[in-house]
This record gives sequence, C-alpha cells and structure tokens, in this order.
Amino acid sequence: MSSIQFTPEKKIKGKLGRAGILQTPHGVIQTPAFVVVGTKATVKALTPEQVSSLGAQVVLANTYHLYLQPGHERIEKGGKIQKFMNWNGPTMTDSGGFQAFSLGAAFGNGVGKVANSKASGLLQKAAANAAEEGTEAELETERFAKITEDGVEFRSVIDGSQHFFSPEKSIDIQYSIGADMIFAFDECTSPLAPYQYQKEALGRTHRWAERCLDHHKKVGNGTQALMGIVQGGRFEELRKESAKIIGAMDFDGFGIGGSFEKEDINTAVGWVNEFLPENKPRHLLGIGEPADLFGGVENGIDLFDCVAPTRIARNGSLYTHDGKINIFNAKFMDDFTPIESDCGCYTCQHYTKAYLSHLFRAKEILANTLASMHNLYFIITLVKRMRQAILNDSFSEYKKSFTARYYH
RNA sequence: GCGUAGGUCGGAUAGCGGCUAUUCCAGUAGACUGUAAAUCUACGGCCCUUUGGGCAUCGGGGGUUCGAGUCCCUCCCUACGCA
Repeated sequence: MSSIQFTPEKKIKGKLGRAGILQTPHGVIQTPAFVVVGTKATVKALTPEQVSSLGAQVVLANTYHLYLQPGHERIEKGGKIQKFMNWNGPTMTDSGGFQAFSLGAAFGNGVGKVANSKASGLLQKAAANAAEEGTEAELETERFAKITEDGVEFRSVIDGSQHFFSPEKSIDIQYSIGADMIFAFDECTSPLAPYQYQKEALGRTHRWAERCLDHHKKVGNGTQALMGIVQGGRFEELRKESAKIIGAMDFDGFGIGGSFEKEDINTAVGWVNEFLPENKPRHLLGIGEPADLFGGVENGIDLFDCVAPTRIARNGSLYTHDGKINIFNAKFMDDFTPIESDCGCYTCQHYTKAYLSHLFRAKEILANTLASMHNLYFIITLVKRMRQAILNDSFSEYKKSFTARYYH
C-alpha cells in the first residue's frame, strides 16, 4: 500500500504524455508539474509564501546537504522538513546519489549533466588526454566522492570531513528528514562515461535500488513514498534494460536520472517510459529547459525538478517568451518596461528591467528574489499550460507555437 | 621657496635592471539542467594576410646600459610637513 496515489486523467493522443493527479499526504499535485528545488530546505532567495504564490505545488530538498548541515536529526527534531522550513505542501528529497557525480566525476572539470555532442567530443578528448597523463586527473576525480559496491564515500564540501552513504543510510536519513516522496540511492554517471562504465554503474544502481526497497519495506512506516531511479546514460539498450528492471520493482513511482545528449533527452525518456507502469508517477530528475520540458511531457513525464530557473535568475538570466535575456546587458539600463508586459508574476507587475538592471549591478539582494520569482513563475506556468493543453487536446499546437517563438 | 612621499588600464594596486607589466574593482559579453554556485569563463592600446603574428605602452623630455616602468639628469603634476 502506497502513501501516494497517482491517477492519470487524460493522454496526449498517440503519445506517452498524460495529465494526472498525484495524491500525497500533504496535498494534491496536478501533473505534469514543475517541482521547485530547495536543496538546503530553502528555495534560495524566496520565502515559502513567495514560492507558493508562484503556483508551486511541491518542493524538493537534498539529503546530502541536509545531512551535512544542519543534520537530519535536527530536522527531525524540528518537526521534519515541512515544519522545519515552513512549507506546508508536498515535499520530496533527492537521495544524495547525484552528488556522487557532481562531487566526483564532474567536480572542477566543467562537465555538466547534459552534454551536447559538439562539446562532449571536445570533452572526451580532454578526458582521454587527462587519462593518458595519469594519476593527477584521476585523483582529482575522487577528490570529494568515491564509489564502491557498498556505497559512496563523500568528503564534506563544507569542512572536508569524511562521510559514507550506503543505500540503507540514504533511506534512513530521508526518513528523518521526512519528505512525502523520497528517492532510491543511485549513481548518476557522467555523460562522458563509456558504455562499459555505464553498464557497470547501472548494475550497481539496480542492486542499490533493491537494497533501498528492502530497507524501505523493513523500516518504513507507510507515510513516505519511495521512488526508484532509472539510469543507463545515453545508451538505448541500457535505458530500456533499466526501465524494465526498475519498473518491475515495487516502487511508488519512478525517477529518470543521469546524463543525456542534449538532442535526445526526449528520445531517451520515450525509451524508458514505454516500460514504466502507467499508474505510477514519473519524475525526470534535474531537467528544466523549456524544450526539454515539452519533450518530457510529450513522452510521459509527470514531474520535473530543476535548479535552472533559480540559479540562472541569480546570475542575471531571465526567461521570456522570446528566449532568455541577460539583464546585465547594457541595453537594459534605460529600459523602463517589465521583463514581459503580459507576464502575471509579481516582478513584472511592479518592476522594470532598468530597476532589475540596477539591482543586479549594485549587487542588491532583492535582485535574486525578484529574478527568481519571475523565472520560477515562468517555468511553473509553462508546465501548467502544458497540462491545460493536454486536457484541451491542444498540446502539440501549444508546443509548436511556444517553441517557434522561444527559439526564434 | 625648502623637505618628504608619490605619479603604472576608467579607479585602486604589484613590480625596484632581464625578456609576456601583476592583481582586485568597475566595464563588455557568454555560460549555467536531481545547487560545490548571489557562481564561473572570456575580452579589454593599435595594426595585420587573425587556430596566429607584429608594433606600442608605466607623467613629459633627455641620458646610462647588451637590456630601463625600475638607475641618473631635468621639467611638470599630486599629497603631506615646514616656512
């Protein structure tokens, strides 16, 4: 018996995409939905009231970060995450598996979780050179995270102290934090990793999934839902294999994780969702550019989370229907119009680009808040409109008109 | 007028005889996809046949030296002190 209940409402004709309702202990999520990322039990620069006012339905925090600071026991003591951070709606936690990648293979070498083939060619070459040169690069790779069969050895990015996560430990910590939906402990691989490594890592992720599930059944009290994670890198064979194996396990929902080629995120999602059970929610982990959201929804994704809207906001990039703009550009200093005149967000209703330009140049803290509000509103609303379009049988038209304008 | 300390990119600086004049800020762009991130990268004098190359440049002028932002002379300017 699951603590969450997913009910598909309507499908996109001839596609895997659907609109649905996800019932959780802390409220309903209408899907597809964008999950706002609040890694350290806070959506950076925003109060929960502000996050809620943007239409956000659910927030995702991170096990690794909260374990290190302030400590999961303290969050439990503070009444678990909802009470601790004053977010009354549904919550999720990521397992810390992603940090095996971001603090391991990806640390300091400019590798993102999404590669485009042109760049990855160059990066692969660089990685090959580094490998030839030997130990220094390899040591660098293991600077903050080292993966073994039993789990991942981490060094804290805060104070350098050593820590170890096993699948069981990740689940235990996630219980303490107390989110409604928690994720299995997986290994997120680098987009540069070759087939052989992906296959090896995938086997490990599957064994870890089994251990998470066993532990969940043994120790869980039925108030938290466990999501399994599909991996497999860019390889169709591995992705499908993973979807079959993970999809057959008794998880409450599924996450799709790992690295993609920019061009075929959508295809890869399609491979996987073909095999995942229809009556359980599917979450595409860490993806959130408009094109990817359309592709994901079309191919059967119900939930997305992504740091992009808030992170790029803090760095001065703002979404508009005509593409992203960089508010630091000189041309905005005297532009006394809103980011978008027909935008319903708080920022656009009260402030001009010239003012935002001023706040950013002056390094004023309000810049982060106003920019984050706009970008989150933009993305949350975009996914809501996709949902509406599915219900109205107009998804492909909406996708076409949005895309034509956004990617000029 | 005398003394002292100085004049190096828009601002602030490092350099104190050795070849490529440093760093920070400001400036101009770019990047960012389960947050190591209010972060990071690039550019920033002129010219060219521009994946490179050439010529400049440290207040002005002159000198010493194989070689000068650096040493010497002189002038100009700034700050402080004394008259």
